[in-house]
Amino acid sequence: MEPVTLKQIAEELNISVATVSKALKDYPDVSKKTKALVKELAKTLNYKPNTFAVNLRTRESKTIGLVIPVIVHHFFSNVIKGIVAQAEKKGYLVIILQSNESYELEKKQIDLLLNQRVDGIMISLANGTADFSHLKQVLELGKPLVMFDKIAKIVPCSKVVIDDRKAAYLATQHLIDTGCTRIAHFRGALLPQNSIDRFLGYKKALLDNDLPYDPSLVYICECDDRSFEEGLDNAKKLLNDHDDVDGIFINTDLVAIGAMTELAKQGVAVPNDMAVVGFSNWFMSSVISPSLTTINQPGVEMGKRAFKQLYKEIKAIKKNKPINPKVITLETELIKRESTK
Amino acid sequence: MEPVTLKQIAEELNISVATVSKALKDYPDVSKKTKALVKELAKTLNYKPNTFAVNLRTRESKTIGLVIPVIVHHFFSNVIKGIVAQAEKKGYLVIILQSNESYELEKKQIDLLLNQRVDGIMISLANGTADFSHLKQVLELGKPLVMFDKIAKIVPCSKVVIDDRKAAYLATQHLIDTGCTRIAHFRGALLPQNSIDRFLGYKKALLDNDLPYDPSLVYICECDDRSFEEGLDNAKKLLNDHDDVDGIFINTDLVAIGAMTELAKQGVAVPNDMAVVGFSNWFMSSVISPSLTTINQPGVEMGKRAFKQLYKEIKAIKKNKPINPKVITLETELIKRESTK
DNA sequence: CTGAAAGCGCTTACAG
DNA sequence: CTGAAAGCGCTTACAG
Repeated sequence: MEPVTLKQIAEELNISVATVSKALKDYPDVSKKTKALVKELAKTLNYKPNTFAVNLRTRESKTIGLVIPVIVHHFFSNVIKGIVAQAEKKGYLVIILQSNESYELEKKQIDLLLNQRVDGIMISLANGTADFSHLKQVLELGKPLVMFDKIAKIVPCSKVVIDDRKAAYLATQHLIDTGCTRIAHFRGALLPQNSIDRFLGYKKALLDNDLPYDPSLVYICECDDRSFEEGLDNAKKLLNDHDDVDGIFINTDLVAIGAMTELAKQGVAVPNDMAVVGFSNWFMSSVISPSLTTINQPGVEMGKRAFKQLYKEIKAIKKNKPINPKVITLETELIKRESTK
Repeated sequence: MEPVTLKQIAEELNISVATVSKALKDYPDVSKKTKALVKELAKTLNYKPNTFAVNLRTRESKTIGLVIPVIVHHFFSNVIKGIVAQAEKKGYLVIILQSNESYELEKKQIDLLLNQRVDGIMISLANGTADFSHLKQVLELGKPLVMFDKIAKIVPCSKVVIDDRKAAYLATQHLIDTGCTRIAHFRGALLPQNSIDRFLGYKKALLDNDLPYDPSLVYICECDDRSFEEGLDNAKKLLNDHDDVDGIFINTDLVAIGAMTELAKQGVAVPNDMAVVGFSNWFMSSVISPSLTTINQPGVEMGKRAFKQLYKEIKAIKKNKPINPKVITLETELIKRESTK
């Protein structure tokens, strides 16, 4: 069944394609009578404008691209949900690509989206991304770009983030407030800004409380597909290396849950022998036992705000107005549960 | 920065647009010399074909649509991951929409995707969907359609599923084998085929083992955003209504985890006082305590297979060949853990 | 109020 | 081997 075109409607009604087009779009310079006729026929024929042709003419696709490190991930899937919902409200569709924490893939995917001529791009960076030319290219092409969560400070585009340093400080301070004096940190990968900031927040809280900062208490995890296992492994190492640690601040809930599993296995009581604070407030953190104290990170909200910003920029560009990149910082909060005293 | 067009390349080299187009696509009837010249210039100018124009000419978008009930969901996010990965391999992009378990939204979204002229559509139905005309419309337009997980038997398209009845039978049989004699069932919503099938598998296992089927032991949950709370609520009701139940087979892990939380709260020991089997093998089921016995449901694999089938059908339609709808059934397995004896 | 015309950027059947 | 021409289905500035 071939789709109906403007031409067919025009022929049927013995009027021109131009008039049909204008009638359907409610141009003021078409008579009411003609409009009514056209609209009725369009409806009975189930006319749908050919998006390909519309895109070609209007030079926009009403489609945006999203590159995300991991899809099966409590926080990121919440962000996706927020973006998709907000975009749909504004008549935009979202193409989603997973970078798998790989710089190479991420680069290719940005290229794919550019080829596709999406109206804008949203991204949370892969752990492996240290070069940002692919992102600068997006901006050079005049396409709006919004980064969220894992951002690059150096790229002059809009960003939606939380104050990772402050949140990490809060988490560590909570451990100190509840009596911990020797606190380890399972940090994220080396490159991402957010794992750097969380580390710095941890360190600052120690120093502000006159606790020594000991690098041997900092363990690294990639926080990729293997997060849970990384938690297990790091906890094992930690227990092996040190016998005086009484608290851990961990970069991500899933890693923390892995760590707590290992602690339980080795008979280390949480929170009495070892207190644990995670980050991100994954759903399962509330249902495990002991439940996990963590930092709430508003995923859906982040997705919504990021899309709203992108939308503004798309509109601005359409009107040939300059874009003013914004950094939007969302609030976080400490959620106290059973894994701390 | 305006994108480069074929015309610009043609003018620069003093040849025709047609030749440039053919050279870039390695048509055999273009001289090697011309091809080399064209390709080199295209590269230095960073030429990207305008997808809008290509789409208009070729009548395909290399884009498919996916409608999914919930994004923040262990099983579905795995399916998304599988689809997106497989599609990318074949040069297809995926537009994702969330129906939120609403028939109305689902219908609108199918329309959106049809308007967008995606090359094919994949869907897992919303709980609320009882009318299938929006899906039949897809087929009538000659667009490939593949359903997965939550399907409608009556729609003559390809489907990727598991044998829900068999899996539920297995789960219930396991409860019986480990000594349960009065087994409740927290089923899914009334309409979806998979919750009907799981219910039927449960019932059949009872009857095959000469255990009476008692409708008052069957509780319903929508399995939407509130899954966890539904588990809590249903467990509360169950404990209130009956004091002789010793096992529950539950439609989804997340509901089961809610139920176990309530059981723990009320001091009911799992598995000794009450054994529990879930469905779907969510990651958190392995890390809670006691860990949850469940049925493994291969999400990524389901996504991949569903895309592969869609791809075949897209190719077939392109060649004007008929589509032979297939039903692909994936294997499941029982994963025994601590919530059963 | 209506329509003829140009054009978006490509592809492809056809002529030479 | 190369190119002129038609056309995909729309939009919009312009003429009448």
